[in-house]
Amino acid sequence: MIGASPPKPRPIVKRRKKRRRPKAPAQNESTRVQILQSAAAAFRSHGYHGATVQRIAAALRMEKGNLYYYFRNKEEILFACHQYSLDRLIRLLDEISESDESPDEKIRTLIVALVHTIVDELHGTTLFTDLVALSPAHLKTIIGRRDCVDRGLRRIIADGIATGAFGDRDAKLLSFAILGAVNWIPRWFKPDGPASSAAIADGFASYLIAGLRQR
Amino acid sequence: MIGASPPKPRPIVKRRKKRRRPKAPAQNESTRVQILQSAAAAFRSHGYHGATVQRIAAALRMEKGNLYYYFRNKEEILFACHQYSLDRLIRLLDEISESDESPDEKIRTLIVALVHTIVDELHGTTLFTDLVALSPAHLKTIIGRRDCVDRGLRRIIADGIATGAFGDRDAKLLSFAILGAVNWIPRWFKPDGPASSAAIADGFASYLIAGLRQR
DNA sequence: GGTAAAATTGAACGCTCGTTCAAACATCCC
DNA sequence: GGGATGTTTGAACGAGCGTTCAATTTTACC
Repeated sequence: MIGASPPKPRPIVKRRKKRRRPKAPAQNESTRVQILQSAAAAFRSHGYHGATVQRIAAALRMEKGNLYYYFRNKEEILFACHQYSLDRLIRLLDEISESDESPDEKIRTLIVALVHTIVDELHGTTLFTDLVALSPAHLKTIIGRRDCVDRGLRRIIADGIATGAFGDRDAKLLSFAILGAVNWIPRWFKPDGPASSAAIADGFASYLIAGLRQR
Repeated sequence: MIGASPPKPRPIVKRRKKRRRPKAPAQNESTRVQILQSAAAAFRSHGYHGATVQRIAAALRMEKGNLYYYFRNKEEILFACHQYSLDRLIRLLDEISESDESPDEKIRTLIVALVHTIVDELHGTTLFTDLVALSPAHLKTIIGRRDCVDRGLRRIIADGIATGAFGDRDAKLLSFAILGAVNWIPRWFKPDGPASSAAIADGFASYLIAGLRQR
């Protein structure tokens, strides 16, 4: 209950054949992902506490008890949702950082990819839900990785400012504005609405980059 | 339970002295607002379902039962929070719309006021929490008024596009981007952090307007 | 086809939280 | 000071939800 799990004292003898992993055998990985998708959708529209495990399971035509075969508890599902989307985001950011595009192009690539991730992947992922619902240890992990994304975007902007491509402004503030505009999308986006994710990505990128450029 | 409250049949005789209002006597109005502020803060950080009435009351050193003297139930508190902030927003928007500033200046005034409202008023108000938690009737009301704000901003942008002050883009998309950037602030803003609300307001306004201008 | 492992079910438990309400306390006015 | 009205308390109820688990069904492999 306090901090990280202490190293367990080795069991004395008793090791036979394969060691039984405490949880998570070679479960059907696709089912795990399906659960994450259903959970993300539920979290997004009802909030973490408003989304019942019953509802998450029902969307997959499961009984709720079955979720506990794949995850230890509800909080772990939330954590896994965050990890899933952060994995993708950070991978994306790395690719872009290492490329030799101009800051201008980098930002465009990033925004377009971000919008697609948010709209087409895990229904806006769980970027939205309350971080507070996470356990202290999980919270620390997620905040760390999220900061990593923040700093990545900030660095690209700072580069643009340094090379004179962008006006001299507060890179931190600008990155928050961009992330806000993008992260807000799930709030108004309707899958069957008029705007396609491609159109949104393009429109957002153009607008958000235009504001960065030096006048 | 269905739709709006039907007109009640007048009571036949029986009217003595003052008519007893069904709820909401001349209660202490400031207590009501205090409850809204506490609730808004709790909703923002824990989500609607995660925020307990116990916690909302405790922050005001009250017992939870007492809240039910001021509000019928938890959902009504959420509704009142939304109403409170929408009142302010819509009043603001009306003033700005009627003024004879240029679209450019209008947007700046609006963004600055928005940021201040979000940061300094009801802790980011309840713009954040799940609308789904509202009852159907309340939901309809709030969505209607929120659309009103959306359209107000959109109209100002459209004016700017029409007069050539802004580039020719999708006003709807742009307004979503602006509202997203602004509404996202409560997610990262730390009251005791380095950035003052004034600095944020100014920085955001400059950036978000720069992107609108025609190149 | 039989058996071991994987996956799923359904019922049950316990706890938390929203809500109610009668009683107690505070305030104000004649 | 006393009654009426406004406000607060504290205890209790009941429903819903997360979680557990033994039993059952499905899948995979020899």
